[in-house]
Parts: sequence; structure tokens; C-alpha cells
Amino acid sequence: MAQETGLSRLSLALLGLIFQQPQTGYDIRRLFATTPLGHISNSPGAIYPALKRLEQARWIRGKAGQGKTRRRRVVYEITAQGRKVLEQHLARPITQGDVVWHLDELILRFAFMDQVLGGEPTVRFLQDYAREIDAHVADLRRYLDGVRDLMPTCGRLALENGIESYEMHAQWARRAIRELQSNV
Amino acid sequence: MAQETGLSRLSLALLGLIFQQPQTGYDIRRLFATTPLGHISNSPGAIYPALKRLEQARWIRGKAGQGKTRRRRVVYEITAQGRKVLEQHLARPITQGDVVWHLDELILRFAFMDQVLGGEPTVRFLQDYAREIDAHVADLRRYLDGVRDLMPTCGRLALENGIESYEMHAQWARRAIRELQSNV
DNA sequence: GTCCGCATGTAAGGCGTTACATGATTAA
DNA sequence: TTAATCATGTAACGCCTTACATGCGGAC
Repeated sequence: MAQETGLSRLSLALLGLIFQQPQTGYDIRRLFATTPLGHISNSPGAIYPALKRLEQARWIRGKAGQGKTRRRRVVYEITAQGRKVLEQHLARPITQGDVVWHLDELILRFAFMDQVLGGEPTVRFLQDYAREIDAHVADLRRYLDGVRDLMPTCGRLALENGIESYEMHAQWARRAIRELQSNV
Repeated sequence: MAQETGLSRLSLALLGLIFQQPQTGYDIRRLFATTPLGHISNSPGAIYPALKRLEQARWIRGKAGQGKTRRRRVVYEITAQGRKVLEQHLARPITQGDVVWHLDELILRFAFMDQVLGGEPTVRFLQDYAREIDAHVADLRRYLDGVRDLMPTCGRLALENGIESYEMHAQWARRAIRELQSNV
């Protein structure tokens, strides 16, 4: 499906949403069209094929179902195998590479995590997340300090944008940890 | 090359870097491998084909050149046409869609902007950037206020992550504007 | 009876990823 | 002379994007 893990961002979102409750492709399209989740995708040409792939992998199962009317519609629900894949995917440890290349996927994993894995693994995930980000920020700052005066102004500002973005993520994670722990 | 604009993120980076100074593919690979710019790509399987495409489009031109040694190496330099394309690409107005789907590409455009377009267009770009982000943040907050109590905890926290991320970008832009204006 | 919303798709194309391939040159 | 580094690629694959296609049901 996707390179390292077997789950592209879109597939992960689909699997997570269908885990939350059985849905049709159209339900998900509407969700993507009307909520911020839509930043993941907004085209049927991605969603329907992705659902097919998930079904072929036996991670979801489509059933002919009816909504309010009796139009043809396929309601997908997650399988036991799909649950297992989702759990394993969400439980994977965070690497430096994830932080550099797949930060948004980490957030997506987090978004489903409490319902799939429960509270404690979620908190641990955020702790790892914050730690990896701190390490990466340290790297970036070291680099910036070394070349600050050599860089074109906008290049430097763009790099600072990246650093501040990571710092914001770490702050957010620590706030989220506090909030999750106060709710236990 | 890419959908709306004719320049994928990688191609934009390549064109911008070659605009800054003539380079070989290997130079750029090293740059990607050793600087934060590398978050764009790190594989020769992407870089060399992209350079070929840019050359076929006549936006860059490869010349056999020698570095310190006399190994075969191709030094690429930007053409007049390439300069024009780069200018036009960087000068494109910012849309809401850019903010939702291509935020990182906007930052990349910004990174080359002062050298390609000069200071005033760069400041205007940042003003537009901040304004579009403010609008999007308002949308997201409106949505969040409507469904806050219905969302699973991690889902809400993930959404807040997105909102705070955008807010940080707007703050950064305003700081960058001040800095650019104080340097004129 | 026509138009809009529901619901599911297909087709073409592009680009990035991983992995592998190839040779030439310098340092040990 | 062996290994590492320089330097440039190719091949297979997967997924997303845009655009187009289809057909039913309800509302007016």
C-alpha cells in the first residue's frame, strides 16, 4: 500500500474512520468535504480505489446496506484483521525520519490513538513525539547558528519558520499530555 | 510537470537552487543530504529525472564542466526562460486552497522570493499569506466551536494542533514582515 | 419532466519512493 | 588493490490528481 508501513496517509484515515463506525465511501467523502479532515484528500478518484485496496487486503469488508432510501450503497466495516493492522500501525515507534518527512502522518495516527490503543500508549506516544522533535529542533538550531550569516534573508526566515513550527508542535504535545492526564 | 502550476515542489526547489548558482545534480543531492532543505527529497531517483524534465522544458541547461577533478559532471544553469517561469511561479497569488493543501510549497516559494522578485513583492506575499491564514483559522475555529463536545479527545487535540500550527505561521509571517521592512 | 443531490466509479497521467546499476577516481 | 567517495542514472511500483462517466431517486 505504502512504502515502509503498508498504510498511506489516506488509507490510514479511511481505516481509522471506518474503525470509529461503519460508513460508505460517500459518507467519508462528505466528511472530507465538510470538515478539516478534508485536508487529507477530497477526490473520489483517490477514496474509492483506496477503499477497494483495503477491502482486497481484508482489512475492511463491504456490505450492501441501505440508508434512509434504498439506493445501492456499500457500507464498509473494519475486520478483526483490520483492527490488528490499525493497532500495529498506530503503535509503531516514532523515528527521526517520521519527524522530518511524515509529521502530518504522526498527527493523523495520534487522532485515532486513544480510541484504538487507549490512554496510556497515547500519552507515551506524545512523550516520544515531543522528545524526537526536541532533538530535531536542536539539530536545526545548530545548523542555523553555523550558517546564519551566509544565508539569504528569506532562506533563513524559511528555516526559522520550520524551527518555530517544530517548537510549536512540541509545545502542543506537552499541553496535550497534561490534558490527557488530567482526564484519566 | 505538476498539476496547476507546472512546478512540483521538488522542481521548484531545483529551479530555485540553480537560479541561485549553477550546480550539478550531485551538488544538490549533497545539499539535500546535509541541510534542512533535504526535507524536500533525498533520493537520486527523484532528483535526476526532475533535472531532466527541467532541461527538456528548456528552463535549465546542462553543460559539461569540471570541478576540482576531471570526472564527467553536468553543471546546470538556469535559462532566460527558466528565470521567467520561476518569476511567474513565485508571483502567483495565494489562494485558500494553497493554504489548505500546499502550505509547505508556499514557504518554499518564499524562500527564493527576495532574490527572484525583490523585497516589496516578498512583503506583499507575506501579508497575503498572513491574511489567508487568518481566514482559514477563523473557519477552523468556527468548526471546532460547533463540534467540540462531539469529537473524540484525540481528534479534537489533533484539530487544535492544526489550528495552532496555522496561527504560528501567521505570527511568523508578521515577524518576518517587520524584519524585512527594517532591513530596507 | 427536469434538475439537483446521492453514490460509485474509471482513465490517463505524473511524480515520488525504494532499490539497484554503473563506472570513474582518489585515499589507505 | 581494495574500499570509499564521486557522479549519474534506470526500473518497478504505488498512489494521488484531474477529469470524466453513470445511473438512480426525490423535489419542485
